[in-house]
Amino acid sequence: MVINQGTDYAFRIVFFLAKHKHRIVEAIEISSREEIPERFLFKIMRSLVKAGIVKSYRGKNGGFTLGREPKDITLNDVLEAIEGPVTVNACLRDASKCTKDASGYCVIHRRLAQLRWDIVEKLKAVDFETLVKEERILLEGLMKGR
Amino acid sequence: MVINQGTDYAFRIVFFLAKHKHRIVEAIEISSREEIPERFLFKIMRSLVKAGIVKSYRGKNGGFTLGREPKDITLNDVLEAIEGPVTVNACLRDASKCTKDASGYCVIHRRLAQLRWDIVEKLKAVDFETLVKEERILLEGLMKGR
DNA sequence: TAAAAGTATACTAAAAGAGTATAGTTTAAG
DNA sequence: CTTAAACTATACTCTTTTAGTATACTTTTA
Repeated sequence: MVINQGTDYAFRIVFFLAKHKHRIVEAIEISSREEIPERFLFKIMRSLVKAGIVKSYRGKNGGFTLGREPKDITLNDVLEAIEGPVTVNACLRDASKCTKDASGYCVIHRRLAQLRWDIVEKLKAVDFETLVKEERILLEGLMKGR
Repeated sequence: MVINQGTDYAFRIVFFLAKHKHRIVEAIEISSREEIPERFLFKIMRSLVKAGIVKSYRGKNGGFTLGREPKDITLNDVLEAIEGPVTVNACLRDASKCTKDASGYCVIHRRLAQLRWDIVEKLKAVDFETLVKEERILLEGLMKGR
């Protein structure tokens, strides 16, 4: 599994905030609209806040907004904030587990390193402004279709 | 993590057998050369045999060979034999976990489905004949380099 | 017919994943 | 100036997966 549940939720959270970028949204709203357990959402939020992806407002009338423009947040940013860099196998994450050689003699290692790079590039290529626009177009298409 | 330890070992096992495709190789040889716990290797072997990637010979002088030509075995074949199809997130594996919609309204879902497809294509593009040749070229390069 | 191979099933310890609980701190409003 | 509505911090727990092990076979060849 490339992405864990926390990251999957985080994608939806950031997407939701991107669609409501002009107001402060409180946890309970995101949690109920996106069907994420509230306590778990707070846990995810702390990672997103720490990474600067989300900004939090405490106290009454508090809540969350994005920490920067949707176009400057990618799927990879969110994934890294929650679970650290994508890993393909143990050997690529931790060179000490690579009995063969992290050093470049192992052709399988090379292919997996390449795959990791490809995955990260794909994730970096998707930003949340694009996703919001994409959804808008998709929904308009569905409206006309009826 | 895209690939678990068993799959990682399986790549090395198949690669080893591809490099020794003209003889029957016994478990203990693979296990010691590739530093894979012997009992664990047998477990992996059963999946590879069941998938037709490896052929086994029982009894004295028994061992393993590839079940078909190295060029007809890809990284994706081996991965699927060990841990089933690549999954990107829970929602893509099990539609019932997709609260939004497996049906195509969710732009994030679409991107992750696309990513999954890309990963599988990359893994299908690498066969073991190519890897064996690649290693040969790499090692020749290193010899000259000295 | 015995020893050297692989086979089958089931078990287990450790780690990761997913979520929960408890006890805070901050802030706006009255 | 206090109360209630927000978020924060740390730690805990339950479940599933991962990685590997144990025990008791079956097959084959010398």
